[in-house]
Amino acid sequence: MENREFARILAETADLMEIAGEDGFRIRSYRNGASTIEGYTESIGDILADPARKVTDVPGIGKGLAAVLQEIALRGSFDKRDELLTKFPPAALDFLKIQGLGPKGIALIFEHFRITTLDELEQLCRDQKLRDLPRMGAKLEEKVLRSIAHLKERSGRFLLSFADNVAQELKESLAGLAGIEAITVAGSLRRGRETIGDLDLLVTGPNAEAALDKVGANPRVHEVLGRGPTKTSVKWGREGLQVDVRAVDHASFGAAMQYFTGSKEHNVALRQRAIRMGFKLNEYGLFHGDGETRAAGETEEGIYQALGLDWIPPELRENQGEIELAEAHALPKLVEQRQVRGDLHMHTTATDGRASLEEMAEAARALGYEYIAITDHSKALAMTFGLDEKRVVEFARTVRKVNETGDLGIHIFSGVECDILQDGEMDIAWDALAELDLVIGSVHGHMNQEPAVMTDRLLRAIECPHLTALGHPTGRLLLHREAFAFDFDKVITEAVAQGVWLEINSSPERLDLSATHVRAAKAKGAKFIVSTDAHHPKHLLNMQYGILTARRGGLEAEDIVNTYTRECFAQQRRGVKS
DNA sequence: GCCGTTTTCGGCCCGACTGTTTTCAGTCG
Repeated sequence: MENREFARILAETADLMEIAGEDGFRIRSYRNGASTIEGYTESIGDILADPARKVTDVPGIGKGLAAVLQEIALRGSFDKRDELLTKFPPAALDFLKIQGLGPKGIALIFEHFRITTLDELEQLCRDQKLRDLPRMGAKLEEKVLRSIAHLKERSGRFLLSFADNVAQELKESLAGLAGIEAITVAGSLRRGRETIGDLDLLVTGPNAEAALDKVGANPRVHEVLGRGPTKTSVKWGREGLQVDVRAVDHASFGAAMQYFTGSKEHNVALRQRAIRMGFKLNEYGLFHGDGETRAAGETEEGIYQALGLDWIPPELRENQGEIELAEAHALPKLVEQRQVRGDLHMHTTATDGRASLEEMAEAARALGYEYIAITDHSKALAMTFGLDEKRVVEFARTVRKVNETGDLGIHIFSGVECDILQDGEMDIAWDALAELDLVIGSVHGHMNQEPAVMTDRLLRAIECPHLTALGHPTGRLLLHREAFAFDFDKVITEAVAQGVWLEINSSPERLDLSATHVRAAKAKGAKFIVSTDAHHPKHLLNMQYGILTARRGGLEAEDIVNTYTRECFAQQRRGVKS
């Protein structure tokens, strides 16, 4: 069993324990155990199976959780969880995702109404029954209804990282199969969309059809939706991501890639162009007017070339002007991940990160970076033990010393992710911020302000001369929380004028700014940092998602300051006199 | 339930807001 499955079961149990009103500290231990296991590099299953090893050596795992893990490994669940699941319906876990309802409220609802589904909860709100319960009123009913609507609306989409992981897992499972030449990702995952509806895989090789059977037989497959000679569709895992796998002829591979990568809008435009030029374009190839002779099809490049176009990177295929640019040989030279020289947003155990400065530096060095910035939270985020002025100044001093010794083999910029307070004031006094190399200003609370208030708040933050960049500027959480509303144009214009950079936060839950915002901001002359907001060394790998987003936004290396050399980067920072 | 010790018990990050109340519990981050 995979670590994330152990983690999921523990976290889910913690949720149920909350509804059951159990001891908060015990619940925290379950959560803590879950998050440690999820981020643990070694397989918990292997440790459990090895009599020479003790799972209690894993921090946060004591005797109690060790027994629980052993039982999960044995039978996929454990007594306490089973007992809780008889008390509450499985939908109880969904209820926790509703904004405005917490464990206490949910317990109260279960106590008074025999409901088991979101639909029934929705009906209760419509019937204005919730207000019969203590401390619940009309506003809560409205809020719950809105939240349920949002939950339903987003259902069926998945985080980019989730789909990416499924794709990797499938590719690995097929890797050993004889007669398979290539397994390639197409669809919105290849285009790097921020959320994914379903996963498209193409398989080539003389034995490609055998891959379809192999996928259907994968133990993670929940349901086989269909199986024909060239295609199989399955629902993957309990999450139910639809995966379509197609066996494709060598001669059609490029055409299939083009066709199944999309987008729909891009493909429609491309097919119209083909018709105008006397061709017919489909998933099997680009054909001359007779419909028989193939003009192209083996490679994507061949198809675009035959249509008089430069090859268009998948990230740009949205029919937003890319075809015209390709015709004029004027496509942007999109940034590539190998051009990234440093990661500028990460946390350590000083606040809510899970690794030390040294461990983060080592992980970054292993990725080949020249520099990083450590940007722990500020004191407004008390729950993370955020830095106050004194600790900020100490930290800056420590970093200067570390850099002098050069022991870490990578340059560290001292930074902070400083909260932008309710009124736009920075959470850390300016003289302390001045000690640092880099200040990322982020909004973490009071996100429901009126748009005009939020706009003023961000403008005020930009006035702080020590602010280097705006972190996750819109505050959205994909599939979970909308971006907060503000006058984007006004804020970006001011940021550009003041030399404040904009973050593309690579965390797959954020991808903030979005590609659309990136495009708009670039048009105004903005500069960007693409950073991971890593709370664990493995999160540094999320850079790929930020880079995809940057590419979708049409960015070139020059637009992104953390592709610059260390010296160049240091000089470009706001407030540095040249 | 974990952890560390002052070593087998007591502490475990907490402040602010919201909508409900009529002084505050529940939710959120």
